Formats: sequence, C-alpha cells, structure tokens
Amino acid sequence: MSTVGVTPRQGFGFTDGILPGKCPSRTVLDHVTSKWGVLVLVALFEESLRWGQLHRVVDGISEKMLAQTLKVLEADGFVLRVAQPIIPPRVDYSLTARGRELTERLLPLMDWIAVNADEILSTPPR
Amino acid sequence: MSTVGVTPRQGFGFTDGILPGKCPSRTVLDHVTSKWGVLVLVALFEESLRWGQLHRVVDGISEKMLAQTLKVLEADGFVLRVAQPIIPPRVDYSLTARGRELTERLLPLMDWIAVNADEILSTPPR
DNA sequence: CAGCATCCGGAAAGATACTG
DNA sequence: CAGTATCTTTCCGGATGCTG
Repeated sequence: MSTVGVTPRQGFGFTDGILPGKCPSRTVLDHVTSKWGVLVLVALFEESLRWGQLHRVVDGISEKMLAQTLKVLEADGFVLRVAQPIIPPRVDYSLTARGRELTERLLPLMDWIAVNADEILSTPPR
Repeated sequence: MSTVGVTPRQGFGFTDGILPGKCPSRTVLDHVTSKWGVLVLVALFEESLRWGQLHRVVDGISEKMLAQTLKVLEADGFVLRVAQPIIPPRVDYSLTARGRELTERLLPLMDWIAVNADEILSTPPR
C-alpha cells in the first residue's frame, strides 16, 4: 500500500496534499527527478565510472550540470566520490547501498518509458 | 533485465550513452520527471479530481504550472480531461490506462522516498 | 589534460492579477 | 471555477579560467 497520502478513506489524509510542500520527501524527490539526476543514477547502476566516462555516457549533459548533479547526489548519500591525488586527476563515482536501493526503483520506470516512448509521442491525444 | 542501455557486456551497448540525447524516451522522461509531473500523476492515481481539488492536493503548485503540467500529460495520453460546458465550468482530470501503467511504476519510488527522506537529509555524506 | 569553479545570457519556473 | 496574462526570479547551458 502506498504511504504517500493518496488513499483518503484508508487513513492517510488526502486534503493535506500528496506531500506537504515543505517536507524532506519533496526535497529528495526534487533531487532525484532533477533534469539529470535519474540519468546519472542509472548510469552508475551497473558499474562505477570516472568523471570523463560519465560525461560521455550521460549524453548531452554539460560539465556544470554534471558537477552540480553529482554534488547533490553525493550530499544525499546516493553517490560515493573517490578522488585519487594524482596527476592527471582521477575521480571515480559509484552508487552507495542507499543509491542502489533508490535506483532499483527507478529502473522499472525507465524500462517502461523506453518501451513505450515511441507510441506515447506518436499517439494523438484522442 | 533493463533495456535502457546500462548493461555493457550483456549486449546493450554502453558507449552510446544511457539514452541517446535526442530520443523519444528522453522527452517522455523529461515530461514525467518535470518538477510537478510526478506529483500530479500520483494525485490522480486513486481518483479523478477537478482543477480546484488538484490545486489544493498538489501543495505549492502555481496555477500556471498546474495548467502547463496537465497540458503536457494530456498530450502524452497520460491524463484525460473532461470539461462540462456549464457555468460555472467543471473540469475533471483522470488517468488514462496508459497513465495508470506509468504511475504504478512511480509509486514504489515515491513510497521509498517518503520512508527514507528524513534519514537521507539528516545523514552527513560520510 | 582531467576535473572542476565562475561568469553571463537565455529559458523555464514562481507569484499574482485578471478574465470568461 | 477554471483557467490565461504578465512580471519577477531562479535555473540551465556555454564559454572560459584555474589547479595540480
């Protein structure tokens, strides 16, 4: 059963909204569904990647947004950053256990979208 | 198994990126993970709602963004809009079968976030 | 040269007033 | 009631610079 407050008569309270405007869940949701958050998380699901690899794999992301997205995901404890003090620098990014839990819930969504996207965009709104 | 291209050695091709920059999946993903898309979809999962109800239930959304979000979700065939030609106007929004399929994949994510958000934001990044 | 930080212009989001 | 129009603010992307 859902716990996000969408089941009015089953005891969760509907009139207060889906999630209160200023609650931690909203903040985390914004981080995850930020423009690049989902793609970065999915990119790191299979294996850890270096900065440059991420930049190539997450097609279209700017360096600025990659840095910003990684910072937020790291601060939330989803992504682990390991920097080697060498020249040239080498920085590896990977998912934490928490990040893997989250991304596992993201993959069914991504798969469904990947399968249905063509039909969705080609179907006139009836 | 995931089909979004994150399993390099299992046959999906990794070096091309998670999802090509200009593909339908990216467009749909952007629509769904837009700032308010997820919350509107979840709000409509249990029951259809009128404009005013949506505005109250999706706490914090502006009228402009509610209108814009609903238009996009309607154009994608996730949301059905039924307007009664009466005064005062009455417009009901509900999920289509497609919208329900999608939102079913969203609820596990929302539930996980709702359960873990407090710990996520209170834990220092280690 | 890899991995960022900073600055700037355009685009998207937010607040609020107004209309049919 | 259910939206649009308008204005302000915040955000995104690109270019550039810096550091070892």
